Amino acid sequence: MRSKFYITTAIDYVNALPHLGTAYEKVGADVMARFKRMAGYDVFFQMGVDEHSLNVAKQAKLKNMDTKHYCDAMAVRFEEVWRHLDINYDRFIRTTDNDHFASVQEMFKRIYENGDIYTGKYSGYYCVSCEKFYQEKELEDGLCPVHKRKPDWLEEKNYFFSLSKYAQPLLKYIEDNPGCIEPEIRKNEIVNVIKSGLEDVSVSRSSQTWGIPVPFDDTHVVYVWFDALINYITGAGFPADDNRFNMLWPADVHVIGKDITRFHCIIWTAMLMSAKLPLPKKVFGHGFVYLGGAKMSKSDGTALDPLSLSKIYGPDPLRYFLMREIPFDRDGDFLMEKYENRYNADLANDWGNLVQRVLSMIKKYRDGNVPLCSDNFETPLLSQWRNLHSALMETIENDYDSFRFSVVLSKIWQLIQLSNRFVEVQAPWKLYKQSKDSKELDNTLYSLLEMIRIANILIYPVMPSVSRRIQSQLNIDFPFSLDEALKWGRIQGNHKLGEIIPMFPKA
RNA sequence: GGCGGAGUAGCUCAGUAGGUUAGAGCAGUGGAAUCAUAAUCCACGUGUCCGGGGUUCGAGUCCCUGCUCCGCUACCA
Repeated sequence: MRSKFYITTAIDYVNALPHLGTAYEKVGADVMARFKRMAGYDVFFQMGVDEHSLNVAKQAKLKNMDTKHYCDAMAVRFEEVWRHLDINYDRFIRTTDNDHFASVQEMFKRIYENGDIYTGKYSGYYCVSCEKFYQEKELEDGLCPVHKRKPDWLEEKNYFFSLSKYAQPLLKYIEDNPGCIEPEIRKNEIVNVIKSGLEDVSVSRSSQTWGIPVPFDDTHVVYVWFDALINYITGAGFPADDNRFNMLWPADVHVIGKDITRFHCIIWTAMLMSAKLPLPKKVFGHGFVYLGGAKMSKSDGTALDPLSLSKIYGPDPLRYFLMREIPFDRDGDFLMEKYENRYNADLANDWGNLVQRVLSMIKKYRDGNVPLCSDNFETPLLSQWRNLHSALMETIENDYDSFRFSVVLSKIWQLIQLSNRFVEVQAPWKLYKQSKDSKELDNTLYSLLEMIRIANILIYPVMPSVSRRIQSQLNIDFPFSLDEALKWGRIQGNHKLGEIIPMFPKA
């Protein structure tokens, strides 16, 4: 029986289009999902948008649009961006979807019935212009920091979730399940936050109507965070489809930004505990992408648009850069100069050129026909390649499970570099000069094809469309699977290669 | 204030339970080769491993201390 793998990303507010940092998260999750499919898992990969936010309603109002219509339009545009980046999700959930409505109400009810929701008073400084509550320390000289006006003191009846009650269970859970929050640094932070004391949180609003009504009190809507987190179980079939839910839930991993780990590792986990549902196996808080060392900001106009960025070299090189240059658990930096460097050095020179030179030699020396290889063919470099290859295959699942994309890629590139050295040492052009039907030449070219075929499979999760195109240049059609990457000698001799097209043209 | 990261070649970083001349990639210099997108391959680094103490036969690697940067968090205003 195949194992399932349920992976999610954060759902994004639709008050602005995604920037490069948002794309980074989705690419990482997509690479993971593709790898798991390659490893034989039944993958369910969900992402989507978070629409019940006051910011969203305000943005719609600003554009003079009906909120739902505005969301419809934005959801389309989000999906467009993701399609361009080859993000292959199984469901794109919207918090305005009908099944999510039912899911949130059911979840709210269960937590209420468990005695963890009570009515309380939410009070604070409220700026009418911002339509936002401020904590006292956020105010500047008692004034709203944005509008410089005196905020009103408002008190609102709210429903509260008894989060504080779960401090001990949370700590115990984190202690008993060492891998449940990664990387380690995020786990330490969460433990710290819990130890310093949890307060109950407000989970409803009566001052607004954009949202999902509290099931037993339609003068309140469910607070956006409480609503949003529930999307993960909605996608798994909660509450209508028990079979599906039992199969998919708990999620194997929630991929999220490091800034929202507390919502996931504290509030969400406690919500599930209260509703007596299983907890996600892992929450991974990735780092941020900076732009030349500075934080990207939509309001400053310094946010990079992934769509236009992907048009420079295509989506695959952008995916490659993000996964190779920035370790997923850390912050990283995007700079056009670095991007060009990676593109030229890693993609065009190392990988693209290897494919190109090998295929060209087969065309030139063997009329485009794949040669046969002797069974006992072996050289020192070839066996060095084999050693590296098997070491890589042994560690790749582990590396992936820890989101070490950049490590995996650097190992694959070591293989590629060995292949280029193999070409130099074997010098096929010399072999051809010595004897046109040199067996050594056949063996060399065939071995190189196999090296390329295998590297190409390993690269697939990161550059899926480039990998497909290279396969068609090899004129083979194997499934992209770890099994195929493990075996040597899958290419049959005596078939014609496809058309040779440079993969990474330079400007 | 507390907790936790980080400070290693021009740049980005690896450095596993402390042990021979501290590594990789990129950039730079020189050479080889010509199959290839002038792409590749080979050779070349006198680095105070942030400073200062200490433990040890021996420390980038452990302990103490100081400095700088960053994250989370508390308190005061």
